[in-house]
Amino acid sequence: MNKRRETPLLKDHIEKHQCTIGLRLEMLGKAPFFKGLSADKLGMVNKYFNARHFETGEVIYFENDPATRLRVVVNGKIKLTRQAHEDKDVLIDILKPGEIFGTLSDLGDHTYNETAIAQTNSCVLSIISSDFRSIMNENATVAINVLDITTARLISSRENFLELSTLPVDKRIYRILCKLSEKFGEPYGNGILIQMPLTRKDLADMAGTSTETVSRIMSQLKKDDIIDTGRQWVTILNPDYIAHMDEG
Amino acid sequence: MNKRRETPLLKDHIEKHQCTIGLRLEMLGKAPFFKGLSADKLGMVNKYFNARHFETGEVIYFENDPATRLRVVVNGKIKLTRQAHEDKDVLIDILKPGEIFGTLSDLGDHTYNETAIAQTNSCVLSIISSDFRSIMNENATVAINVLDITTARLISSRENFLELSTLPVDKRIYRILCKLSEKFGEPYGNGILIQMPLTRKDLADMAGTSTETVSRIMSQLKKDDIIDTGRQWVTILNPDYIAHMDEG
DNA sequence: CGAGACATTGAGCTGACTCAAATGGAGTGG
DNA sequence: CCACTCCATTTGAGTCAGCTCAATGTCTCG
Repeated sequence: MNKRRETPLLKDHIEKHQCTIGLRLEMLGKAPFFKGLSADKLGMVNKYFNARHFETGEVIYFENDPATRLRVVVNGKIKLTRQAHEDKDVLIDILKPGEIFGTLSDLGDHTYNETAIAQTNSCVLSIISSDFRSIMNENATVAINVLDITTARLISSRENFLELSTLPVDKRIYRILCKLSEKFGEPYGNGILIQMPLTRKDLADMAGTSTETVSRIMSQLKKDDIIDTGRQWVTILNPDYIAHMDEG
Repeated sequence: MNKRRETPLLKDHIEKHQCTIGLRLEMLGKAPFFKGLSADKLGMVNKYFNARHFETGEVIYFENDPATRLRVVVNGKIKLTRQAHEDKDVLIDILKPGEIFGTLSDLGDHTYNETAIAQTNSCVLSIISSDFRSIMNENATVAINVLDITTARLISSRENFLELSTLPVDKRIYRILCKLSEKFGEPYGNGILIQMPLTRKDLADMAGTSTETVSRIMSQLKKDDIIDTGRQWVTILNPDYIAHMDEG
């Protein structure tokens, strides 16, 4: 096979201070949950948000921390995980710019249900949950937008449950690669690069399996020229195979 | 062991025509998603709903059917499932009175993501999704209530995913029994009866395992006097054991 | 160039599945 | 009320996908 090439991932994709006022407003304006909000309302709403930069690997909040804020990804990727045992984690989702996370509850005793970690350098806006609830109360559109987002996530979560229940490990991994490439894929060479540092452990935590098993399956896929992969990166060479693995 | 007693489940719990106008209004008034709505608004809203009775085992809608309606359980229990392969199903949730299901989307090409089946005789209200969206647009409170419900379900779904990923089958089943007894448990004799016909297959479809495995585990639990069980029924004799199976 | 983290590969084990067959409740009709 | 039938449930035996444990290989970065 080819000599191992160096990582094709963009490095330092996100710099500090890139999260300017202009970018903030632009992001909020384009954010799906503010769709349909007038420009002046948007300007008012913007005042409630704070921006903050997180380095790769930095924890934004921990599972079970008191939950007070709703957050919005401006730039970068955020990984949501839950811990089970010792080193057993479950990777719930990876978020890209425009997506929300954190809590919407304004109850005092509420805690975060997952841990949020910056998968890359990232810029994140945050708002106090009760402020966001006020916004939703004033603007039913916003509440409905957030509801639609949450519903879509619920459907997706149930889909994951279905797949975990019924598919063998190899097919679960194919599907995960497929979904990741749809969400984060960028053309690269003659394939689609998943533009994100992604370890075997990340994939294992998504598929509910072990790093070793992921490694074995990825090795086989590479041997069959369906993907190319290296340390923390994956490209899909044959999307059709990945998408239609049912027949295999 | 004791002689097998007859099924302790209430029969014909729900009769046809029990779903009266009075009950409808009462149910809508108590429904979590209409919490905080004034009485006259409630009266207006009530006009949008239709009531319908379903017999045990009757399908309310199928996965992939065109989705047009949002529904509310008035009486009985509704089972939500998804199909995977041949006889492989996944049981997503069992709903009790006051819970909503169906779709909130008003897009024309939308379809249901799951199949809804009456687990017992049931009475169900339904409303056209776009009408419900109008109600949410007029009353942000309602939208926020529905959002809170959906968020809670999302968290619960992720919890299920976590457990499926990390727990061995026996503990998954303990947890399912625990959750079911919290939601549907009624005192019965010296235990808590899960008031609902519940087959080994239902439990298997919840736990992502096979009926035989469920049967083996339930037999062991019965032998240890932790539960008592028969054809389509379960009582929990030792809730503490079920709840704290971590130590076992 | 060295260290540390990530990844690969091998070997053996086992929890849970599948296939198969027997048993037992619950409703039905006579 | 009893016999019968259907279907849920139980139990056994054999198999294997995927895990764990362990050792080795290889990027990346300082």
